[in-house]
Amino acid sequence: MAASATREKIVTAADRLFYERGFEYTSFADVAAVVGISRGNFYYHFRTKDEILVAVIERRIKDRHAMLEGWVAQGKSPRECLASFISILTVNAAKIRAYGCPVGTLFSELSKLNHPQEAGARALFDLFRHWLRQRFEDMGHGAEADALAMQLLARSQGAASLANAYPDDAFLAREVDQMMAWLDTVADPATIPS
Amino acid sequence: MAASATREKIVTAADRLFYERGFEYTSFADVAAVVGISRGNFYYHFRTKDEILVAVIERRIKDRHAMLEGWVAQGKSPRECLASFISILTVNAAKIRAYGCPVGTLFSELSKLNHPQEAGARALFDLFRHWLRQRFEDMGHGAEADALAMQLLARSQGAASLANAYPDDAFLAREVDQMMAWLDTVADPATIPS
DNA sequence: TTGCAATTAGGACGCGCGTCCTATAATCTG
DNA sequence: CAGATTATAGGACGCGCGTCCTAATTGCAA
Repeated sequence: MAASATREKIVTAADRLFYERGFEYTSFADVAAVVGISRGNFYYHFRTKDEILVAVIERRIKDRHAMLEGWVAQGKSPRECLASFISILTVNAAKIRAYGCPVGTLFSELSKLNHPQEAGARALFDLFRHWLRQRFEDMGHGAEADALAMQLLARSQGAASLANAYPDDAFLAREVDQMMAWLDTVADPATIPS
Repeated sequence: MAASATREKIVTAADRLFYERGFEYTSFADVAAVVGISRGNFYYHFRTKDEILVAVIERRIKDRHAMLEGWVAQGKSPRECLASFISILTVNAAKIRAYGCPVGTLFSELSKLNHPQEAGARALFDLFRHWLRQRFEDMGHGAEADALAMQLLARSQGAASLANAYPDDAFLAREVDQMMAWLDTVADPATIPS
């Protein structure tokens, strides 16, 4: 098999396992077993565990970037974009209840480990932060756009954390509704005619 | 030295290390080194790592319970109690920026590990949740008291997560201000005369 | 088809972990 | 002071980890 294809399969499996079990608790052998290759072959593609982590973070950044920019490319308004962002909590509700937020839990773990790739995990946060800020700017919130982005980010992180602790159907839905209502209050009618 | 005193020192050290480095990443030897005892002695007091975890969770529950009920015993009003809760983020700002929330990060880690003591960590959340709910009930929010408690809990979790990712002085302060303002809007003037 | 590079397999290594054991030292009891 | 209990020390164990190596197999190019 082509090297790149095997690499992709490894990254896909590691991405899932790092999310479900955490980085430190996922071993080389675990990933290799899921992919169905030997550890020796694994070593041919990734020489250290950190290399896999870097690849997984890159993958996540690429995926999320495509998702976010896809909404913009579809012609969604800033407000619709923000609503789509909030809806992530609804779309991925089952996984979030089971494993938390892929961004937040990864950062939290790497932060505790004082891992060099903490910066990579922060870059994932940055991706969302900057994209959100841009939407708020496009809505006319020049000065406070970044603060609004942080506020929304914090709120989704909190909702994901509590949903993980209390896997209860109603809670996440309620938080989403409240965030949507909050979005109404910050939407500037002057720049959003509809 | 009396057995109970050594035990307490071990729990204190483990509590700190579990917070700063995480449970899985803290070894027996790490804790023993901090306390200044041998691993053999350690084993005399705690036979498994899980036993220490149980003791640490018990300690945290006891501490937090004393803090929360202390505010009530001091004669604080429900609203003042809630404000004190929010102020935890300010009082512990430095640690939160460095290590996140001790409750949330512990739960997140144990959840990923599928650790039996995930339930213990959830009990820590429950302590806050039920205490907060009681304050909201005392403020006259009978039906929606639990939802308000969850909302406030989620918001502090989110603020702690983002403060950890972006150790920036201003952000946490802003979130605290907003939570305090939110507290004003839910405070029922009918039952809170002042 | 032959030969070289790319890919895979699987075992070896050293280390740190949680756990367990036994011998010694300290403390308490009568 | 003698003896029993409590507390401490430190080493031994088996295991799984990340890492590394070498040999076999596959696939492509001349």
